[in-house]
Amino acid sequence: MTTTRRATISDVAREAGVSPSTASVVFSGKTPVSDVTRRRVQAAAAELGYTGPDPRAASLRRGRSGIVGVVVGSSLKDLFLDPVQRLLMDGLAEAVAPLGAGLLLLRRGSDVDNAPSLMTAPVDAAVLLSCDSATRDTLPEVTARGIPIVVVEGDAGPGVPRVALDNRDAQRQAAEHLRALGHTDVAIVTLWQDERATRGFISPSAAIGVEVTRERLEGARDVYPDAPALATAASSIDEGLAAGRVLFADPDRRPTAVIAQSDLLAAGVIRAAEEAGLRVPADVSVTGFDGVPVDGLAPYELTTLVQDATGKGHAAGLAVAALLDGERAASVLLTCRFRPGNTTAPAPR
Amino acid sequence: MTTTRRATISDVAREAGVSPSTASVVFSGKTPVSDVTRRRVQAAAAELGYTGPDPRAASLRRGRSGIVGVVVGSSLKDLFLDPVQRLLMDGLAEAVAPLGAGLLLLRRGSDVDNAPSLMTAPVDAAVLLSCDSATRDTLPEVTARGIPIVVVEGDAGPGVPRVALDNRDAQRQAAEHLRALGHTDVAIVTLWQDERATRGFISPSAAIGVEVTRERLEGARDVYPDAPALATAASSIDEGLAAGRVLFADPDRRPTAVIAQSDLLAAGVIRAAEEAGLRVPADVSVTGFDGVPVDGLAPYELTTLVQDATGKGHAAGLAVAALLDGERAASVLLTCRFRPGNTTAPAPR
DNA sequence: TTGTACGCGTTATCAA
DNA sequence: TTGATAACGCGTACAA
Repeated sequence: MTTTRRATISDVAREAGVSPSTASVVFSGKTPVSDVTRRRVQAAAAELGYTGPDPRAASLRRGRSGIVGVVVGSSLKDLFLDPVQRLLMDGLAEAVAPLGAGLLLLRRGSDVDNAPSLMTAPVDAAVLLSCDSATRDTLPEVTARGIPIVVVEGDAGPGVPRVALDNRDAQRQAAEHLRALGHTDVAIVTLWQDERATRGFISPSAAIGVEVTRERLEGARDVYPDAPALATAASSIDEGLAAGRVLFADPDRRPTAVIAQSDLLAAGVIRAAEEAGLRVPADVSVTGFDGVPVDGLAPYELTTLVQDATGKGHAAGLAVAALLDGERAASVLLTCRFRPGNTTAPAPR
Repeated sequence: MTTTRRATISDVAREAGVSPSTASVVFSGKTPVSDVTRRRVQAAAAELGYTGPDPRAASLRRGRSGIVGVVVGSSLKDLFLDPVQRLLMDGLAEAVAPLGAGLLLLRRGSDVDNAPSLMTAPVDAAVLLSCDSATRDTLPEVTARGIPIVVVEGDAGPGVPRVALDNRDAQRQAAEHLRALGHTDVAIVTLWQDERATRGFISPSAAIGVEVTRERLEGARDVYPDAPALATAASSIDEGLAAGRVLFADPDRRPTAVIAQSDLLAAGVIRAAEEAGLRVPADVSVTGFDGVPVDGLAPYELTTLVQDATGKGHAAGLAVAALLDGERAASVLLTCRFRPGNTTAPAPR
């Protein structure tokens, strides 16, 4: 038996007795086609087992693949551990779906050679969920190809539209809330501070490279300039628990309030407090950041800053869509909303 | 100013005074090229701002795009809520990276029209993480295109290689463990039972369409044929908590042991037990399934069945690789390992 | 409403 | 080691 080449649209056209362009139009629907012609083409397609245009050829011809690259910094399991990232991806997926686009997961700086990248994958656009200096350096090459880029919660250099939060202002609100409650001994539990995710206390003079972490820290320090800040390695309950244990270890030097830079961290801190025999919020107040449902946190309702993570992803998707339309997408700054819960109370005397 | 067409490899070749095929080879490295030629080509490329072959054209020519579609059933935020799924994706990503392939997220049955699908996206292969009957029906069209498919934890019909667990045997081990501890009043908390994720008690005669759920339930019923089974809507702590509240509501009819079909559900059940004033494992024993770290579950260590979720993803990736090589990938059945923890104890008398 | 003609940018094959 | 040739399969001006 001969090596059966799969039918192409030309084969279908020939079989149907029409021209290739007519057959093409039957599938794309870009131009009106008479009913009888359409049916003939469809019959021919069925006959030959042709099920539609080859996406690879179509994308070459159109100059569009219908794929948006999402550059993530960490392994997938860590990435999606954070509910904020999950919601973000959800919003992003939804926003690009109408473009006929799907999300292609790309890890930056993969050690595997031959691994796909923004330069080798057929992407129409890219969203950076994480941007280190090495990535930033490769960006000009990518944009030179006409691949528009949007960065979420990070800085990819001038000319790259950003979607971000008013982290500093928002975090300051939480701090002011605590000050109004009379707290003076406040500690801060931060997200990762650098690319190696070094744990430990941050020296007051340190320059922090991770945008989110730096901005939220600044917001807290606007109110509590001397508050100690303990950096964690990731946004998770267990990291918060570990940090909390450190903070509550010495009964004589316990803070009366903890500003956590994420809800997950806050949940861990709360657990550490319980472990240390402290009541929340009677003995220690805790604030979070994100306003996401934390699986298993009930009955606590965190005092936190609510961000619209889904909306953030959506905004990134819209920016991508605009750029693909040739418009100049502007950066977007989203606002967080302070939401008091039952994890903060007046400072104990 | 003229509409600057971007340089192609032919432009580079002309500029360098070589043939297009030679220039191509310089970039692909598939054939030895003399140093002087290579340098000339590279210089020309730099001159023209050419940064490598267009992935779209390359994929048409090669017949490969370097993209593996991952068909997920739910919204991304729900999907990645489950640590098992996260690890799975991680293993899958790792296994396909050496192929030069990335993962394209595709939602099945998306309501958005124009949304990308296995038929419209330039994928070389596909992994189904979820397979309902509608999806199954479209599969022949996809495979007819020469797109190999692998399904994880589900049945996609004959001829589709599967990667799955020995769910029934594994769950039976947990049940036998409880029987050995003297438990007779056992309840089962199951994963989602159908496509609408209907919560509630499952009638003993019901046919369950979701493979994992059915198999694990069968394993438990092998030992406890009459145990009541309460279906949840998803694998999460909060779903387990809700189910646990139902089970522990009536003090007179409390089970002394609960078989949860996932660790997250088990964690929720434990929390419900604590809420009801029950001690785990003194008053009630709880088993999980998966053997994943549950953020914030400490100090409990679940008695559970450990599955290698990363390995499952890896196996799926290897199967994809084999199929792309033209081999016939066999189905893979992975084995779970029983791991006793501190959440089970002899039945109270 | 349909057909003609061409090119999208690359790479495999083979011969030189 | 290099070059000529020929697809890969399609969509879209434009003309009829």
